[in-house]
Amino acid sequence: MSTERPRLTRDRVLAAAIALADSSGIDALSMRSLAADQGVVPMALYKHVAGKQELLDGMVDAVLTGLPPLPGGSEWRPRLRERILATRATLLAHPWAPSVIETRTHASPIVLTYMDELMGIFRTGGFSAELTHLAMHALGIRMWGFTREVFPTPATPADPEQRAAMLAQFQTQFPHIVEIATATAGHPGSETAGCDAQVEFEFSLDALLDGLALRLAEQKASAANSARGRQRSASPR
Amino acid sequence: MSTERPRLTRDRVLAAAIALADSSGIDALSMRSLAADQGVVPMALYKHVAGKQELLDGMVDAVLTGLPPLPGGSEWRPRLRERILATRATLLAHPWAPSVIETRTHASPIVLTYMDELMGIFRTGGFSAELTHLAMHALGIRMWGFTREVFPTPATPADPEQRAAMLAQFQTQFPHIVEIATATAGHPGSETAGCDAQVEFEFSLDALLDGLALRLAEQKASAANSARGRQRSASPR
DNA sequence: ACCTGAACACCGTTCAAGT
DNA sequence: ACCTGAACACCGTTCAAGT
Repeated sequence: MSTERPRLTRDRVLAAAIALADSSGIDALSMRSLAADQGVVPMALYKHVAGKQELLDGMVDAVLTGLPPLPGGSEWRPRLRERILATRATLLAHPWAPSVIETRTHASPIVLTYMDELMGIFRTGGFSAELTHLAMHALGIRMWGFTREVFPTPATPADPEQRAAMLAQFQTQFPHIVEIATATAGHPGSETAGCDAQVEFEFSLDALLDGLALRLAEQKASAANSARGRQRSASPR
Repeated sequence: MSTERPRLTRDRVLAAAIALADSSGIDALSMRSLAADQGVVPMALYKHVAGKQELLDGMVDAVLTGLPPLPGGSEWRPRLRERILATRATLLAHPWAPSVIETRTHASPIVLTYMDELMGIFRTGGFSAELTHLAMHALGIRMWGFTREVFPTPATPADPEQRAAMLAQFQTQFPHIVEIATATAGHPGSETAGCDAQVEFEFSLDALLDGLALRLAEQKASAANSARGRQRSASPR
């Protein structure tokens, strides 16, 4: 008697889940709320996704499908940088993505492809398989273009008198936190006072890439040494 | 009529929660299961912790209380390294700690103290307030001595025939993943094939510290330059 | 001061049935 | 092939009461 509801498909379910998580937060996304959103009984979803975990897997895959093509070339550093920053830009539209990615226990083919491509960038750039392995671990979740926030704010009491007392105590109890908070409080256009997430991310990524570059240089030096050694001990000519 | 149950206290509740999470996993820890474990009705816990989130906050605090004293000295790099590796050693006994720490939204005084001390190590070592701020972001969750696992294994089908087919397809579809998995598969004494988490953590931390050391050197160089500039333009003598 | 009991408003998922 | 209904075994948390 009401208007025709379009038939559910896997893609429609995933798109609806992403839209719901984008607008209402990941905590508001349940099989039941998603079903209600689609005007359907909870169990109807199970014909299209195996369960909640598989729904979350599918949401990650759907978002990653929107990534730009892998940058070409053989210079590992600009390629890696561009790739990771593009991933960051893509995931930034979906605040739930970091926590969902972190809680995945199985990698989908799309996720495996993403990681395989990153490893390919290292290998093409001259990293050995072993060094690539370590470098991937060093990237960690940063490979997805985000880092977990390490500055959870302390719970601030609502009562203004208590708040003032807390701030005063803060000054003496956590002098460095206060110093750093005030030293960087002037950044324009930043959401959380004193924090420009893009600047901080690029700083962190570049610092790590510097460290990896040093290790690549070491690897090349030791390879050259052992090659010289082999040449010396081999038959002349 | 049964044996006397010792009165609940906040410390006893936290210790029981930690023991339960250690032995049965964080998913098995609910207000209800913890209450049952203590032979008490769920609501009895609320006299000692305000709710589940506050329980988790308290668990983190209780574990951090077991940290060794902050290393002294003025050399930032060995101090930071020692501090973070000690934290890692402490948290390693509690597999639930990383995910719980990551989901905290408010920092307790104990957590704030930990971060303030790390910042103090940077500042004493010559980092400016701004550079310390960025360095803390670069450390990210690594400051807690862990990194999130970035290699979730693909779901392997139970059927052996399907598994063999998957492995064959893997070889061509994800060549770098296979190469890296086989190149590092021989590590002795590693739990997950080819992965030595301690080696990987220290590699990652040291690579990052190298990057931070470079930036500290840049900061000092530019400070020296502007000091020379100031001296030149100042009155002689 | 500390603990209990019953209830509320949720979850994900199963099973057996409908069309 | 796709969707429904009812049920199961859970959650965290409230409120009002007990001792």
